[in-house]
Amino acid sequence: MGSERTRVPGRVATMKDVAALAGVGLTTVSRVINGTPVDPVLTDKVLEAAQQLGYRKDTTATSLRRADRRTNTVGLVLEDVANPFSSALHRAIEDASVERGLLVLASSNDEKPERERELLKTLRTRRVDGLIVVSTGGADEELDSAHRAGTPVVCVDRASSLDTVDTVIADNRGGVAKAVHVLHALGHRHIGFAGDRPALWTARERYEGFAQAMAELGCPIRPAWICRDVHNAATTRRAVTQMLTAGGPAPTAIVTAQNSLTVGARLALVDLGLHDQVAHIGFDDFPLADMLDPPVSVIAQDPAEMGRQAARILFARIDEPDRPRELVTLPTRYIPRGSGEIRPPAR
Amino acid sequence: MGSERTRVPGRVATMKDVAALAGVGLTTVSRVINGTPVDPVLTDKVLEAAQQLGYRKDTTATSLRRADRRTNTVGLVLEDVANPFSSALHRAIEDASVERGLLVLASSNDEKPERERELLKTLRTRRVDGLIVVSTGGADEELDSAHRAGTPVVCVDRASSLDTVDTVIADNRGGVAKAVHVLHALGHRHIGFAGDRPALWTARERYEGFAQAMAELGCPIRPAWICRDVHNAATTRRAVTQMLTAGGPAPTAIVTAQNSLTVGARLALVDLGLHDQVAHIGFDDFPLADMLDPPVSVIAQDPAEMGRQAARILFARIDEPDRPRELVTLPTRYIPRGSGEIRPPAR
DNA sequence: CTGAAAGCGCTTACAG
DNA sequence: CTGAAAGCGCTTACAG
Repeated sequence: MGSERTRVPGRVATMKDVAALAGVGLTTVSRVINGTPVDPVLTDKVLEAAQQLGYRKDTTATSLRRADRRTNTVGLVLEDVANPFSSALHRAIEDASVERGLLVLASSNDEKPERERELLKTLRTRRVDGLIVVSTGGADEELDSAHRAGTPVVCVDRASSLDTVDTVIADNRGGVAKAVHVLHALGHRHIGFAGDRPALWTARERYEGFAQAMAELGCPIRPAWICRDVHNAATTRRAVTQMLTAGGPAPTAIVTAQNSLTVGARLALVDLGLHDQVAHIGFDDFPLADMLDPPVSVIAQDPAEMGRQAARILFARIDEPDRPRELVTLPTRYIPRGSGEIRPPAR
Repeated sequence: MGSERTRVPGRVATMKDVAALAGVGLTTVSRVINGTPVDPVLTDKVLEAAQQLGYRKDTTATSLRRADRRTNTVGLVLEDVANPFSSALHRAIEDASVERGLLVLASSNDEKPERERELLKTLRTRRVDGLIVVSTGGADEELDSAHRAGTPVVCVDRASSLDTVDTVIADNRGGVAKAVHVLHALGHRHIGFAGDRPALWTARERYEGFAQAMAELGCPIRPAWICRDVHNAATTRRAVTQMLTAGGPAPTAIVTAQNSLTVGARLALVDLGLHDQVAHIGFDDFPLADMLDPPVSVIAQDPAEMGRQAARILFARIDEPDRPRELVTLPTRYIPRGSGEIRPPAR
């Protein structure tokens, strides 16, 4: 500490340099650096020399040479590292990885299959030890190719067409069905729904959960109250406004199938002054949901738990490539906060 | 596509394999894969063989062998990949990196110097092409060591004691001073302040901005209205409650120096039913600030721009190691939304 | 234009 | 216990 020599940029000390300075063989340096027992006197010499040269092991060379070719890196493909769901997932995976001595290469596919494919290719080129992917669904070939080539792959949040790949998902159908049941129990019969494009696996699942629950409860689904092509707050705001002002009967409650859609719907309700009259439950919790007026009731997923499970399964498969495939479905939880507890107007 | 052979896990095709199958030299394969012009007939043979074997270049070996030792990786150390400020920064850096063919190893220091040091060591071991760091301030030795060893380092959000290192920060002092001026212009003279521990560089700067502006405007600072040791919503909620109910004169306006503190303060104001009476401006914008009642006025930073600048500078230094050091200070912007526009009670 | 050979910084049998 | 040597998968002079 402090005695480290200032080196010229570009020239970094190697084990060979350390060996020369310490007057020992290269193998001995490797052993000391890696903690294999070596004569204490030699050990000291090596440590001293390493210290003096500011030696840092080169992981690049290590993983190239090691028999198992481990890079101690996990490749993570998210939708967008900056959205709260993705980053909560990311954090959980990071924590599990750090514990195991792995670093994570995180990236965003922006819901674009082409970008996802590029990312996966690059990640494979890096020889990551494993891949955790929130897939657009449009890169299954690349995922399958990686899987067949022996790179562990875990799909998260969305099931892929690949039924050979480990997968961690939330109980999307059950969650949305729960929301419908909550509203129905309060007396709501006219329930609207806003969800993302059916191209998204989660969007399909959530709509199915809605449709099934409605059918079970004998509530008719009115096309005018269903919107399945919004994917951000602005478009949802317009769609929900439309839904509530189109003339004819309006829904007394709405379910939104995703974070930003929930925000958009609330904006519409506030615009119309209906936020205290129309019940509203969103799928997936979000920061400050409890500070809005009224607080937003949600079906919460547990992204951190999803991340932990994904990491656990990935590591297990790295350690034991032939273990049986896992498909984990995580439960969701209803958090009543107010907006989902609004009763329908008395007839 | 599709004709790729299923390979046994663990055995991945190399350039040597491709060369053998194509009946050409290894050098030729390398040339084709890297786009150096080669006889079209040979090129086809190589491409065909590569395709058939599902060949993927091994970046690990490439960077070990290349003269410039590039790994095409940037190491990113954030406070927490999951907080909105960090992840916005992350995203901007990712975009700039992808454009340049780099991937980013992102990690969280959790505001712990020891963890930051470990991360930096590991990242250097990986031979990242450069480091972008939101530093705890407690890892300057490691940062300096990296810098001296020729690894480009850019500090973001917080200046370090290292005045040799490229740095991108926000105008923290100016931003908070602006908040004070806004409140003063409305007639507020009794202004409280809640900020993080002075150990944090940004916390110091923001407090200085507050203190200076108050002094300039001739407003006395009352110790009972100043709190400099909160670092999350819960502690701030308590502190602000205390500040407003301690007896004696209470502040008519408060400034909070960070996201979660702003939320905590608003919770306190709501608890006391004072959210429509006490003016409040927060430093750093946050999602849904505009949907609270009243909407929260903030001094906004621009994390995306910070990320872009950091990436720009990093790449510039990678390309030109001897360029002069840059210190960029980004302006902040006041966003009036309501909570900062509340007037003091008439005397 | 093409290819054999050297070598990047390590790990790992293998012999002393 | 220690160290010389081979070799991981590439790139890059260098010779043909």
